[in-house]
Amino acid sequence: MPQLNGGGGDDLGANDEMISFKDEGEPEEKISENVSAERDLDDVKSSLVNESENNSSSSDSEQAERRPQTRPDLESYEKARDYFSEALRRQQDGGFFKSPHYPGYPFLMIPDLSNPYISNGSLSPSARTYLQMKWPLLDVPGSAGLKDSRSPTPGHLSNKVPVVQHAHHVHPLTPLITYSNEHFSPGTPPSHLSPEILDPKTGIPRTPHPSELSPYYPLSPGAVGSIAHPLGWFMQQQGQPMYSIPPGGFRHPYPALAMNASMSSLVSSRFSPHMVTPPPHGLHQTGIPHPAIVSPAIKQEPSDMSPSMHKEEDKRPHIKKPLNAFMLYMKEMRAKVVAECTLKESAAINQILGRRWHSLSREEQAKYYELARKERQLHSQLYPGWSARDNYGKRKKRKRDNKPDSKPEGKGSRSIIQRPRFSFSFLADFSIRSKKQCVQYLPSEKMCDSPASSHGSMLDSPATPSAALASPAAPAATHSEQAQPLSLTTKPEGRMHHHHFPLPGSHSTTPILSRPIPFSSLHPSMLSPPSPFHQAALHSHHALFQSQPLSLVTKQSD
DNA sequence: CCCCCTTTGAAGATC
DNA sequence: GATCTTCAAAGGGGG
Repeated sequence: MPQLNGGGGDDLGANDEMISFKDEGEPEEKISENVSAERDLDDVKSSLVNESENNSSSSDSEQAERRPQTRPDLESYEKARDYFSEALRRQQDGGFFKSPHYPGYPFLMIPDLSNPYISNGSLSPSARTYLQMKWPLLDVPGSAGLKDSRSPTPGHLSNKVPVVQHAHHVHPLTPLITYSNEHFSPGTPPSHLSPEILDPKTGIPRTPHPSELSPYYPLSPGAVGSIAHPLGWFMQQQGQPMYSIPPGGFRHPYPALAMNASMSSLVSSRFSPHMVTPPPHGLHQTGIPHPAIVSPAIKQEPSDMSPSMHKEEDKRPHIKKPLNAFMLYMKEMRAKVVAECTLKESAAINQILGRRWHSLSREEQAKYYELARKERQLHSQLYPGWSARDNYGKRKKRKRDNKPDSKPEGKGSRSIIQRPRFSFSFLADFSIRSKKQCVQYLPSEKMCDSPASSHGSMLDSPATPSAALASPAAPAATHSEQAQPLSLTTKPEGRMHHHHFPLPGSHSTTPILSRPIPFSSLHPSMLSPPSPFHQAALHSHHALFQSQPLSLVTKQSD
């Protein structure tokens, strides 16, 4: 196939990426181990989240209902999807703290209901039809038990999975799917798409080989059944009918439940009509806007474009960037985290997610990297001419780099961050001048984010060949390469105060770096007082791989 | 109402 | 080639 990366799936690079997130066994970890601290945090959290705890009884359900309803269809739909995923995960995992297996993804493979890349929320009538599907099953029995005992409202956890009631018109899975072979580019059918992708007879788009498509999107009939499923790892891990739906739970066999030939056929029969329909501009063939497409309504900054440009812009749908591995992870896990904690602020949640991300094993991360890679591939096929630059300036002004004062960090404004005005700043009590402000949220995380989960995964952490395989191998020589985790090793460089390992040249893939130190042995939480060695290891390890925390550290001066 | 915050990663832009 | 910047998601908070 005309792939850029040959789809080897080897360009992922979770290698250096995964680092044990914690640095120098600081307070953060300690806090997590400290029960009393936990309580304090809990208090903080309560205040933070206010009613959540108090209204625990309603919070869960509230979340479920509130969210979906508070936003436009699409968005609510997406949220619902998250919940749905979570619910599923729970159902299948039977445990919260299991390492995330990416459970939600299989759902992604639903025939396109809507496009994940779309955000304008404009659903076509046909789309709405599908969206009406309900999700009865999520209230998984047994899910109740999986919750961590510390959960404020264990009993509600299962309910949390509001999924079920997400917006009436919005299908929960919608966003996950699609990208089908819609060709959004006006007048420019994805030349990349191989002929096989389209059904010669019907002209209906067929799903390309699994290796080419993002798991998020529908796979062609039989593709999954006869070919090694791209998410085979996932399927195998589940080892059980994760899709098994409670009898009577579903009225329709949900496609995602069993992405197999039968399902596909079902899908095609059900959805074909729409698929064949010539997609309106910017709309998916299903009539649903492609997920990556956002309504032109998006504010256009009166930047410096000529009127003509504006025109063009206006008529051109906004194609969103493909999600990266972390974003995919976030989407999947956010609901869970939110459910676990009472925190609602995304900023806080994201911090937790960031930590969790780092706590993932290589394999686990690799899954997401792989997914992201496919995502990008598919995206590039769907929107051959699209460039990330196209979206520049569409987000209004991005928070400008931090003030001049913290110039030293220089590198990416991203890390510098943390301005005082952050709403959670009051939490500073816990980490005044703390190296990492994120510590502020750790408490909650610890509470919700069972370290066990991360630890567990870390323990398993790889070092095994399989892991290596799973991990992104040498990336193709494209700039995506830089994105590879390995390349990340260079990032921290600037911020590092010192490191014990030689920095890998951007090109040198020092094994040491790719497989730093067993996380299990490094994870701070596992070392009460980190031994000098561990500290050193952690430090260097962290320094080498972690940009965020480090930057935060340096930022402390602020 | 809009932007910020927060996270990591990808990719374009700049030096 | 190394850095820097922007944008992806998300949703509460603040101006």
